[in-house]
Amino acid sequence: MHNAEIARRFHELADLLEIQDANEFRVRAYRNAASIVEGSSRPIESMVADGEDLTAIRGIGDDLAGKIEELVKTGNLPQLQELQGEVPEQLTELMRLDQLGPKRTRAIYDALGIGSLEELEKAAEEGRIRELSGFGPKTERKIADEVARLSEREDQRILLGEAEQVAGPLVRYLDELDEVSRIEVAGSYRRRRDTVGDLDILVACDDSGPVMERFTSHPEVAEVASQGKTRATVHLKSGLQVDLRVVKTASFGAALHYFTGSKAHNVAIRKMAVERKLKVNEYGVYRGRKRIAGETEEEVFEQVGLPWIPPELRENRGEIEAAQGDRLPDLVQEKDIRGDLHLHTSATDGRNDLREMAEEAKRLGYEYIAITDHSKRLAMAKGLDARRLRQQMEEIDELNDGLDGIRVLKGIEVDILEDGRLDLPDDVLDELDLTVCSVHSKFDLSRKKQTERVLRAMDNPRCNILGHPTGRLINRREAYRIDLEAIVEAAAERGCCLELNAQPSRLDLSGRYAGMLRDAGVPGVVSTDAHAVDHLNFMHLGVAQARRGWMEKKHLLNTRTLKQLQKMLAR
DNA sequence: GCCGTTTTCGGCCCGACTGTTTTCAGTCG
Repeated sequence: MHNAEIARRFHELADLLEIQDANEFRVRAYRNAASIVEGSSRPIESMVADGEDLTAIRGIGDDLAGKIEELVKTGNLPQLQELQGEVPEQLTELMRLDQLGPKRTRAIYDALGIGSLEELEKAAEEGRIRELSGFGPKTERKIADEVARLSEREDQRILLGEAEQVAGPLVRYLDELDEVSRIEVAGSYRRRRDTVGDLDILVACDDSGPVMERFTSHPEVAEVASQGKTRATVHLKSGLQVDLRVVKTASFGAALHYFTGSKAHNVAIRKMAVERKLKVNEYGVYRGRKRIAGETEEEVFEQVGLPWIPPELRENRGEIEAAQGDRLPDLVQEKDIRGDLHLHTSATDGRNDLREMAEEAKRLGYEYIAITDHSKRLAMAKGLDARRLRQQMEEIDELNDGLDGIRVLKGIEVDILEDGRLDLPDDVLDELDLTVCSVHSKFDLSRKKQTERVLRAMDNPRCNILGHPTGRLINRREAYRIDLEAIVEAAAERGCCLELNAQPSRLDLSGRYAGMLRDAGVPGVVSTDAHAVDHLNFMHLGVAQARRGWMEKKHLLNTRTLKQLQKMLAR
């Protein structure tokens, strides 16, 4: 059973407990456990198999450790089944509606016997919701709207890369106001998660009125969900929710920290504050009624005895302990990247030719790039066979002769065939500077077969880099079933690198797997997999995932000089 | 349900907005 599945069960358990009005701290313990499991870079399954003591994890006690083990071993949780027997399972669906939490869901169920979205919609139409105590016409209206919206709404988080395209112009639009002194996008956007649920924009200014007015009247706003003096929530025509918060400049740092989250990180920080007899909220750090910090994030951290922690690490996964022990990593930065090692050209499915790609890379300041077009197996992409590949190698030699300041390496993104062989003969691959090996077919093999397939490919010493190792396409295709832990272990033994593919819809590996690489001592490679010159700009998204995996400059292959790189590629 | 150089019991993070109330509960982030 995968981590995500274990986490899902715990969330469902928490939902059902909440509906039953269970102790809120007990509910919190389950949600906390879900988030711990979700964020673990190691499969909990294998920790259980190795007989590790789960109670060593903060937040997991004897009870939860037992439940996790039971889930992993039997696939079931008796307590969950019991609760599902007491309360209709679909009630947790109702709770997913905006405006409906555990209390109202329970009230609706108790009074009207409603346990499904269809029944809820009907009851709202018939005006039966407003009759309930604590409900009124407006709430009923909102619920009806939400049900209608849910059926259309793509209940998905959007890609970080897409979010950037919305956030950028919106920030510039607000920043045009003279009243705005500072503006930042906070939330998971600032933590650089691979997907973003909504945008949290934070503004510092003394008079909130004009900002609120300008924000809610933006042409892309479809609906203003709520609006007060310091906060407004809107839904854009695209369906994306955007929250705006306005604070005074003196509180900007505290608010930025607060709204950057994550929630788990914030809770941990506030707990530390309480231990120091301080109070932290979005307006500052307070001793009694006196504000003692708040204008910058650094001040806020300082008051709880910590150095500033980069947003990418703020997931309460050890960053606070590391900060306390002065062991925060010196995270890799985009400027540390010396080259892009996974690029396509118009020889296969790219849009630009060799020279255009090289010149754009040079303009971006890279020292080297590798051209890695597809191999023949990928016929629909006009994949290269040995003859065409050798022809491209000649072209690269010619190009290098006439090119100053950047070196173009000869490479290939070779398909890993179903049996683990590579799609081109060894003697051709031997002529290349580097080989990226990727799975592009047979995604539905069993976990065992898929793992063996990739292991076999890595057995070939010509395999330098495993491309997009999980094959996921965010919101479109699940990762294929594969034992990534075994892959990482094998990569460590064989001197193989794993890719951090920076395509917005891939981000594969993502942050937590990047952490797994780092721990195993396997070099990562951040590559854009560019199919056009514009795509070279995806690099920062991949670097962000490396940062989320606590990676430093030394953990990546393509932060090395050309000389070092070539040495490392010789397996 | 978790946790403990004040504690094995009694705590557990904090505030804005809305709609319903007539002082506040529920929800959300």
